Amino acid sequence: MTENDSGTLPGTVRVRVAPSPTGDPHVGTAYMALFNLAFARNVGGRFLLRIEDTDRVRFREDSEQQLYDMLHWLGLQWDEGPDIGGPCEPYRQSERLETYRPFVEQLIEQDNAYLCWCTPERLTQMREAQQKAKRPTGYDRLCYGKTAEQRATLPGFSETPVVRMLVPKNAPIRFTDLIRGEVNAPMPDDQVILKADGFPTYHLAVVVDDHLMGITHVVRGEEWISSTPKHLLLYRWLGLEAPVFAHMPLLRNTDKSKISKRKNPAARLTWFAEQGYLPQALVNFLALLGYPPVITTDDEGVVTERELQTFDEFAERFDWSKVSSAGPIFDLKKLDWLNGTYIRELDRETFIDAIIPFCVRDGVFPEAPDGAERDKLSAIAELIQTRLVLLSEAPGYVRPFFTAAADLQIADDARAQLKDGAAEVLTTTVAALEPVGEWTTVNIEGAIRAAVIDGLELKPKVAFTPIRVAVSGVRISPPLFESMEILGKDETLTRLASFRDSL
RNA sequence: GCCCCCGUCGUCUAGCGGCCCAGGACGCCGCCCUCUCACGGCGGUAGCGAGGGUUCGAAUCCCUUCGGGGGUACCA
Repeated sequence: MTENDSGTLPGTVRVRVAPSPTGDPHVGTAYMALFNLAFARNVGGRFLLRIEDTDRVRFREDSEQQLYDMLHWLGLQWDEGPDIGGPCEPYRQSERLETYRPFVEQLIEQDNAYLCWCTPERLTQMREAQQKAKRPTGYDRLCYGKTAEQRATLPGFSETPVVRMLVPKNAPIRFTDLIRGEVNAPMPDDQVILKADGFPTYHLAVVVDDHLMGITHVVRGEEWISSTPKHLLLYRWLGLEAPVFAHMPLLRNTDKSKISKRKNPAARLTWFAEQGYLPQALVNFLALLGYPPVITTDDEGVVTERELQTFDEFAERFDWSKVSSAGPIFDLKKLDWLNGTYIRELDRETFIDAIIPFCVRDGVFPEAPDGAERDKLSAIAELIQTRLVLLSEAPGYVRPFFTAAADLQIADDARAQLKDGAAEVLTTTVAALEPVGEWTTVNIEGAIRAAVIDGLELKPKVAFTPIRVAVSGVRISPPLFESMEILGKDETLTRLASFRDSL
């Protein structure tokens, strides 16, 4: 095998995700990365990351690093990219300006592109007039075939020109899409390919870079369908073979509009980490959007469907024909369920390490505990692991265990629901607990049941509620007797007595 | 306005002419377990947008219509 001029082996599948560093990393980027990567892994291809920073107005300095962090967090590793290099460097479009220039010159020479000096104001007026006349909007070619001197005598002239495509009447608008089959895309107008600031627009840069980087399959969002004819034209003019296209469905807000950071906090990737979602849960969830669950048929012909899957399983069974063309609504309900499920699957130590940052963030303790404190946290962890949907809920459960009796807050709603006999229950409980020698869950429960359930003849629910409030400060808590064991005899008795005195 | 894409339970989906008076999952509701809340177990609710065709037979094919979305930038 011989290598081509982009340093890649012919025939090898190469895909990429190409985000714009314009702010917080977008969940849509992770979605695209996931499907690109799954496909690449499925066929033994390469997955590249390219930064498309041609928009200098919306550019954000820290965006690129955040993107790396979030994709790493999700475990979606690329094979080539700006940070790790590769045979097609550089992978940042702002560093490739010299690369695009000869392509632009070639297009102008071939009369496929031309200079345009129209001001934004003139273009806006033109479009408004076209719309008013119920005509399709598009550049009117005022500048085509003119020199700067000739054009300068006309209205709406600006000194620095842009370069536009000269789109012919017979431009190709049909193409085959891996997900949608034959697609009839709209006829493009004379799209700008080189901006006044010398940067290429997306359309030129994407075609040039995809070619130079040996991209074989362009997997991107549905929003690009209508620009695909522009890209097809550029490939044709430049004498390049066009890649295969796969236009993914768009993730939607609850109101069905394209998912946006403004309408949906979950459009920001960092939000998931802050909320305490596990990366494997998010990946699993994303893989379920626009794609069926794992469906297997056993020897008997019995069909079972499974929603839970790892990335490797997803990649293993990946198939374009199964990708849906309808845009799924990004509804967190199923993600919450997945997250709780994955939390329960964590082994104890991993779970503890996962909740510590959230406890520290919320000030439950100043830093990661060790020694006896960690052992205590471990005992608490055992009680709360099945109770969390989000890791960020952990501090609420953990805090009462690390708070001194004097500082324990009793929630208003917990206090309000108490019945009249609460004080008597507490007094009786204290008396029953004082003689308990070995402070274990079994002994604690035995002593309390004998005294309060049998002695006072109360129903468990009625009897245990005031005790729970005294010990935890809340009406809903981890298991009561286990909690008392963790707190220790002295602390437990102090809390019971102190709460009784406050009634 | 113009162009394009899409349309099965509330949500994610299976279905690719008979196996479907439509299956699974989440959610929701009920019951069980139970010291609260979870977990777990069991059961239930709910859908082929509408109208025409084609066919012995349509969720599946065709047309129309309605609905939703995207594009229409010197943003990606």
